[in-house]
Amino acid sequence: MNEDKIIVSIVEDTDDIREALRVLINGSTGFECVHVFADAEEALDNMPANDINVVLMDINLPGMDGIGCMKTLKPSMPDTQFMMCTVYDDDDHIFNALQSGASGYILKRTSPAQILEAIRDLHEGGSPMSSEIARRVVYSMQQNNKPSEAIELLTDRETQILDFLAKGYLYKEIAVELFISKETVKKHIHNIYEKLHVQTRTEALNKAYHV
Amino acid sequence: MNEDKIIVSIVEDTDDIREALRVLINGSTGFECVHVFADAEEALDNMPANDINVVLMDINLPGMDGIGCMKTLKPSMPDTQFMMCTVYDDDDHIFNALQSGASGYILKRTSPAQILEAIRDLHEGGSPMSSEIARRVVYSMQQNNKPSEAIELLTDRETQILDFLAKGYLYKEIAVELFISKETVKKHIHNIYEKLHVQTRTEALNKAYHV
DNA sequence: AAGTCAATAACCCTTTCGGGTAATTTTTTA
DNA sequence: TAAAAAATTACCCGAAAGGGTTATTGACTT
Repeated sequence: MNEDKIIVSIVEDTDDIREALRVLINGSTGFECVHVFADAEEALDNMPANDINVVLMDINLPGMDGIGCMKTLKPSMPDTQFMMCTVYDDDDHIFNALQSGASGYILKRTSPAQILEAIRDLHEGGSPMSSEIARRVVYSMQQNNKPSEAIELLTDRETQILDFLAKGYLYKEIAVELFISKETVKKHIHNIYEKLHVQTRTEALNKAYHV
Repeated sequence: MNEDKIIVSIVEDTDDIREALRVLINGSTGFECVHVFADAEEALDNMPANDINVVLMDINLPGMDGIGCMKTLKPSMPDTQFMMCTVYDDDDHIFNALQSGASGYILKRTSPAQILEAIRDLHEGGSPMSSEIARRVVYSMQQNNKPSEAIELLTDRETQILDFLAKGYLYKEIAVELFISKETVKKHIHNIYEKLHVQTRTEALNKAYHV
């Protein structure tokens, strides 16, 4: 379509905000907004599958929320970037939105100039988000992959065996890998369970890795 | 200490860059750089535990790298923010650094003014990173928690039972939860294993969730 | 109306898991 | 050097998991 302009679509239930955004975008060189929708259902029914570069999506919509709407739309719009534009700045919303496929996340209090800048940035392959939002993302990432403190209780050998358990190895397979008897493997695992206060493999893994 | 100034420390092996950063920081109001180190070992030996607000850390150092250095320093410097300042912009380095405790990540080609801005931002609780870096982070986050395609093969009931398996429930416990017989649970699980081509609970969980 | 799929349930059978206990050897620490 | 911790192996035992098979029911499709 028009290669000079970034084609933007808006899903936002508050009339004033929706219109303000539309006017902002259509009044700026290099941007164009043809389609606006007041709720998720309207967007799902009428959003054109092609030719949309960026969707500005409010999270708090009546009925289906913006994240659900994006999840539904995204498969049929592989070349479109989604930017959440919302008042929520809590970890759950941020994390959920980004994990569900949003590439940008800005707050509604963002200035008009910054909104335009964010749209351009998103369209050019960036992930616009404020520095505080980035910190939330980084923090949650750090929490994710860190093994729990529980693992500190384990000896090196026990940790090693726990890793095999995580891969789904049988006792006898671990025994072969480590050149020890199956009974020894069992004893180690028994000790691991005692230290972690669990009774099964899955409980142990949930406790040792994961949050 | 001095509450007006942001106290910065630098770990960087290239003499020119290290000196340029020191001069930049000491020449700017509101910033001060007293300690600079040419490698990780020197930093570990001489870094003061307190009074450092921000550490600018190069990743590519001779001997121990910057990420390892940060990991070692961090426990004794809980109030200090680490910012990686490097030429690497690949996913592995970015992800590794942030997951290991860095709160900011900037590239060496960042302009002096932006470096100062990033330091201030970091000190005020943000996570400065360029928009492209943010995109990498978001992308990796999206990859992480998405269930594999394998799960598409499962029926609703099977997915539901798989969730119980993930929590470590016994067959009979699942049976009680769902008001069905233990044999039925077993049959469902058997079907799940067949669809996923696995033989054990842990293998199934690894295949269904996770990469 | 016939056929498929999903959910339900039961039976037989073997392997694996995990608890309890005891004992020996090696390594580490006090 | 003595004591403590970690790693090793073995045996008994019951519970749980998992393979294979068969069958009934209801819902959906053709």
